[in-house]
Amino acid sequence: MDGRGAGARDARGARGAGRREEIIRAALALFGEHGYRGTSFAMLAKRVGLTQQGVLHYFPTKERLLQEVLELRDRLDREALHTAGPVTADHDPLAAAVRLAEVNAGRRGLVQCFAGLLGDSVTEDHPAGDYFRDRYVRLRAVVEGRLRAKYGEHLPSGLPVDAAAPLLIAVFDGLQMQWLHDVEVIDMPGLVGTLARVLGAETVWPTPSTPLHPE
Amino acid sequence: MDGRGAGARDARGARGAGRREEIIRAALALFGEHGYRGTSFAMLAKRVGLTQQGVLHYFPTKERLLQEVLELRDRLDREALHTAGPVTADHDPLAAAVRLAEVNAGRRGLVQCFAGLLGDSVTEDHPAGDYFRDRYVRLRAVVEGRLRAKYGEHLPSGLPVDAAAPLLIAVFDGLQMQWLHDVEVIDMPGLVGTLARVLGAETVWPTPSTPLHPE
DNA sequence: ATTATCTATAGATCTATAGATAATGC
DNA sequence: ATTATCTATAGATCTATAGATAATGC
Repeated sequence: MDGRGAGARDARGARGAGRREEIIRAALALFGEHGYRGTSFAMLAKRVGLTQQGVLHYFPTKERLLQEVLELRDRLDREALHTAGPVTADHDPLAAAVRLAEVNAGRRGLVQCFAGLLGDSVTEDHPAGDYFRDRYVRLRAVVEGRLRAKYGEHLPSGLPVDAAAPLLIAVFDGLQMQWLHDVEVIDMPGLVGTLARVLGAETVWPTPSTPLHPE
Repeated sequence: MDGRGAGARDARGARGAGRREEIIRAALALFGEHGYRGTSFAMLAKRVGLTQQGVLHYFPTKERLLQEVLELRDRLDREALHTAGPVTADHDPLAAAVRLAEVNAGRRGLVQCFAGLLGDSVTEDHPAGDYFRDRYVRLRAVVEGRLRAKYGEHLPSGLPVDAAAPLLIAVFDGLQMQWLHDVEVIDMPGLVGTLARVLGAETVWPTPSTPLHPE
């Protein structure tokens, strides 16, 4: 509507924005490899082929860089969630959880960055503290709502949805830690699937007087 | 038997050993507050009333200090596990898990130290990496064994014990993260107890055709 | 004109070593 | 003699600022 032609801005910003994006992606990988505190501008600069001050031109402080890395992480996660289970009328959050675990098992770098920052973030006055707290509040509400839409107040196993939401999220975060320490041994999607079958059992399995196991 | 009189050594070592212990406990608290990388010898020295070099007299490197902090953590955890559920003939690991969650809810500093170091430890070449991997391997074996001793190959809900072990550990580690971010909102023992009742349901609750919820 | 990038550098850490001094134990 | 603790200091970072120079877009 006004003179701020989007085309011109995009064309001009292309190289700049490309650099920004490149730096943010490199930072995400480095945060996964060495943690937030273990990553310096010098390391990041070397990885993207700039000097340390060249990187500081784009991100004036380290906290600002962290903020943008967290935004990228959110973006990548939303994509993955959508891949794992688009929210349709009969969306099954338990099945979506299994598919999300499959997706995550294929992108270790991202998971490692998340796990490292999550551990960091529990320390006092950490710049990502608010981010993780708010994320958990939102995520619990979303998961609880979707479980309720599908199952009502209780899962078929009897687990109330307001307990199931934090518990399922905890299983995800906790399994990631074990998986990162022993990728060969921990089968994230398999374990999430096994739990999901038990929690959603009544619709799929015979009554528990017959033991509920695959064989 | 020989000249190494234990009495003399203890008497001489009393002050030294007391100092060591004092420093290790201060370090554990500081690792919880600021993380391993965020804690310096200078901070630690100030906390115990020594100079930085005075602390270095006891722990020649930071990794050595970390190692001793992890050993203290193990000692405190074994005590807590014993308090939560001494292993008797009919030891119930699910009930012990609930009690351990109660104990942990009362010692935030320790939990925060653990959570911070756990997050740190997933990064490459972290000095605590081996510690956490080995700990997980051992812990899964212990939990699986105790579940099997009590319930056989499957929990009453049908969950196989070899899946239940990593899943229960994941719930613990994951809930800790949510709890540390929102102590008022997350009821760790309550949530673990709710899950334990569902997983151990058949022995305690009516058949799932009647929804399994407290009211 | 603006944006991207560099050189130079300040100022604050941080871990660790060397070596002196004071206190304790045989 | 040994242990505990200190002063002094090396050497390596790290984040961030100031200001110059080159490249790009109107």
